[in-house]
Amino acid sequence: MRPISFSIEKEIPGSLARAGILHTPHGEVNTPAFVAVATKANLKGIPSVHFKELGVQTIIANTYHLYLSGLDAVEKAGGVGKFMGFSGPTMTDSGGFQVFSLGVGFGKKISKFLPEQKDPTKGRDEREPNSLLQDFSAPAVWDEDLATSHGKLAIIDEEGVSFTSHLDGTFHRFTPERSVEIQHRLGADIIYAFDECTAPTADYDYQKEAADRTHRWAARSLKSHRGNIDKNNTQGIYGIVQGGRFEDLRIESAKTIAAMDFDGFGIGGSFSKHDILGILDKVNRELPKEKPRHLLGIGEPEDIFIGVESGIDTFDCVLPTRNGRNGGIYTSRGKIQIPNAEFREDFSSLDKDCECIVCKNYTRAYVHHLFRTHEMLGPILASMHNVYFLTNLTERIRLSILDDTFKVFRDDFLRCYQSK
RNA sequence: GCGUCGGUGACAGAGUGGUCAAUUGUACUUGGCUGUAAACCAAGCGGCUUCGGCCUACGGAGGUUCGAAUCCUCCCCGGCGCA
Repeated sequence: MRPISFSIEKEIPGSLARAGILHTPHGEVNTPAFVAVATKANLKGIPSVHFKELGVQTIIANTYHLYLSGLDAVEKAGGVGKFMGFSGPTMTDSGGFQVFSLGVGFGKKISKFLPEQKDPTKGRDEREPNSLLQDFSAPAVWDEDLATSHGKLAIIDEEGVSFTSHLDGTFHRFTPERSVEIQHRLGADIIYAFDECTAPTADYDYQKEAADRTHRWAARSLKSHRGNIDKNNTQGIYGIVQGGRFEDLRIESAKTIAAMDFDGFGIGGSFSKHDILGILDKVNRELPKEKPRHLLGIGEPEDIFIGVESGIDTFDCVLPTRNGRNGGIYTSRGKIQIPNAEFREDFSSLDKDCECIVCKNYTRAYVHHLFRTHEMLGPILASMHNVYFLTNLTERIRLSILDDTFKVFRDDFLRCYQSK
């Protein structure tokens, strides 16, 4: 009996959407579910004692960050969950995202989504992706001077990735085997294969090269995990599908990863906003229906609906906490910037339709005031509300699937959310 | 009263003859953030504008100069010292 299993409770006919239960050694996760991001073993700003009332069923921590600081303590504490005072199911990301964020993404303001071309007739937007690609594909072997000259903290080769710590400049090397070993020590219920998260701007040839490499790393990650009898009995491992925005690469990747004996699947990397639904749907059709699927790092409410409709069970995203920390508040009528002047004397709750502990006890004017005065409680309350907003959204989606009202719920929600 | 130092855009505080509508920080206004190098980053921040400029501004009034926030004179205001 594997430590991780998934049971489907209900499906929407004619769609891949389903409601289910993810079973782990630390309890169940009702899906669709939002997985709160606790990179360094904390959901930024929110004590784990509040998880339950905020609807947080499960969290995902990060291998790279915890490896750089805290690994021994986490291990000795009995795993990342125990360490952070959370008894529920946990995941750890493999560090593959840092291949991107500290690699080609370092020093650049690029997100996981392909930037929309503002004026396709102008050459500049065309040129930018290529220049990123060029400066990315050059080094294939670790070389400090070369890496520095390229302004990156991570470079990739076939065996793995070499990092310069963003904290102290020390050198570190991740391989699939190393990532899995560290994740074993971190002790989460679900660990991820080490992958390469590519830039959305990378071209076809590079995306293919990276996806193929990710497949080889997936096999090595899986072998490494299954080879550890103890850990294999207590932790599950997800493989990660890559391929960027290219449909055929995505399908090929999904088939390749699906053929391996993973306990579940992550869909990673970048997409282009306008056809994410189509690609996700096709990807998920290649993945075994009875295993759980996680969409890595995506999360705006609109994206969650798209994900659910194309068969995603769990999502994680930094936006609720990052937006919250920076003053962005999710409401049923769209996002608002709570520090803005218009909320100075707005004594209504953050979201009039929200039942969270923040909305039940505090006003927009108060949270606005906390942000204006740089009081830490502002970002905390905002983060708490936002996390609830996302967990509540997935919970309501789940309930709507169970009682056959998904499409009505989706249309009502989006109409209101996008009404501003 | 004498002496001395100083009065710069919302505030603090640079500038000390032209490259100054004036560095910088804060405040203010608004954006952005999608497996967290992020309690962060970006843009704007005198008025008008046909976006080429035009007007008004560095306590006030004169003056020197081709040209003054910058130099001179007087006045007003403030700090400090001595009476």
